[in-house]
Amino acid sequence: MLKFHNTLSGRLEEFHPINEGEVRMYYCGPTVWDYGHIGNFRSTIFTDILSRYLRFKGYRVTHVMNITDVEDRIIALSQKNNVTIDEYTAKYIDALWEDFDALGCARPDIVPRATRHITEMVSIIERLEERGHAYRSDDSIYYRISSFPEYGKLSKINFAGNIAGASERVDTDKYDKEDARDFALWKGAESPDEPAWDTSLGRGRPGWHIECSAMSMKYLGETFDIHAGGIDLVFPHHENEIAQSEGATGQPFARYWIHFEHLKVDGESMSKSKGNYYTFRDVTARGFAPVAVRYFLLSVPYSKQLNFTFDALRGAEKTVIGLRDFRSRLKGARVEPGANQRLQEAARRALKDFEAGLDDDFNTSVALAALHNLAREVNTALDEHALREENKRELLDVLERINSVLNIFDDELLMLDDEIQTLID
RNA sequence: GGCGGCGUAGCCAAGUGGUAAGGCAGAGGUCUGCAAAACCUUUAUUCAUCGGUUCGAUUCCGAUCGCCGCCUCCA
Repeated sequence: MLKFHNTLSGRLEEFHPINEGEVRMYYCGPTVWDYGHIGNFRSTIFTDILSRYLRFKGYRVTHVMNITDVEDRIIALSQKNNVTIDEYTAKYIDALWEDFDALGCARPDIVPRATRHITEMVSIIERLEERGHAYRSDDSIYYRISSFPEYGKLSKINFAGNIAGASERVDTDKYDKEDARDFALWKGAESPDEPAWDTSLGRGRPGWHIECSAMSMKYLGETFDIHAGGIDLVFPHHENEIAQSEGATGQPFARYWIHFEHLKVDGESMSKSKGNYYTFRDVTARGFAPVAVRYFLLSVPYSKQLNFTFDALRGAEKTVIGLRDFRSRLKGARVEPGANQRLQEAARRALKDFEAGLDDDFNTSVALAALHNLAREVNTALDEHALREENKRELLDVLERINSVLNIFDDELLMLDDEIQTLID
């Protein structure tokens, strides 16, 4: 039975989808203003694992990942480069798919772009206005948080307590809002040269949070199963999504919320100013195989912070090579008919342990330990010529099952460069 | 200031009220013509520090130190 930590309840919960055998999940995807960094891809990879594992468990999965292709940074950068926002983001969207492929992440089933869903956003904002959750100020529209008593139920944020010390860091509002917590649903255009849409709400562009409410509900329905994203999105982004979505529909929004912990680098937070900020491309440019990055990023459960070091990445690369060698050796093994009972048991135990690990809040560390233990047992058997035909067939099948979730065995994933080839030779 | 998480061998780390998974690196060995690979053995009497609870704590409680996160449209 799959259990995982639901941010909404704050507890480990058994997973039961709304519709038997079917899962609808949404992942807050990238903002395409730059190449993705290794921290971004930890979330992406865990989302990939999540949807793959649900399929492994027999669910039919609809996996939606949005692309945020309009927000302040993108606008600023496109203006600086004197291109439209679509022209600016095209490069990074192409790069995103290249990175997805290299990292072995399956393309989500549906990948909506914010700029293509303005109509849906406008529609939700109008519903919010009708229900008294939104108000206009100048040419913009804001969400009235006081109208949604459950605000804060996801992040459990204590507004009374944290205003005092944090207030000095909060920018003075440049808009007229009824309450400092209120957030923009629609930003009225301030100048003729900024990207804007002419809509029934006036000329302007959507707030960040409304994008995800609109795109998730369009493709998954007003209530769906899982909403995933980085831990930093809990507040305010996901809290606001709930307020918008439930405010507009009167229905529960996502039932399970899963949040991915961040990556550290050399024990510290990753930031450009510290010089420890790496895009996925920076890492592969140093000669590391993409699959090594994938393995490293998934080797520690999503609920824990992971410390990235190049030493550890080197270790991960050797590990993956070892696992691939093991599988090749198994594939190429000459075997005689029959079955070795001990190996049958090993195969079944490995699959069972693998599944038990992932069932327990997606504990990939435990799941990988099961794989390594199997590799050791089977390698021993190969040394002893104890493997039989039935075992080989079953073991390859088990590896295939495991790989359907981890996706670390596919040959094309390991792009060998000279340095690594030397290491192997 | 409010709230939360973490600190386990050289490195990345899982984990539990009953005596420390897994991987990388290191050491010794088996195999081999020599290697490589694989396998075997070995590597934390100990889980940041100091107290407390307990028959027993790394695991619970408190304090201290260090690190990370949210309260800022940062995965």
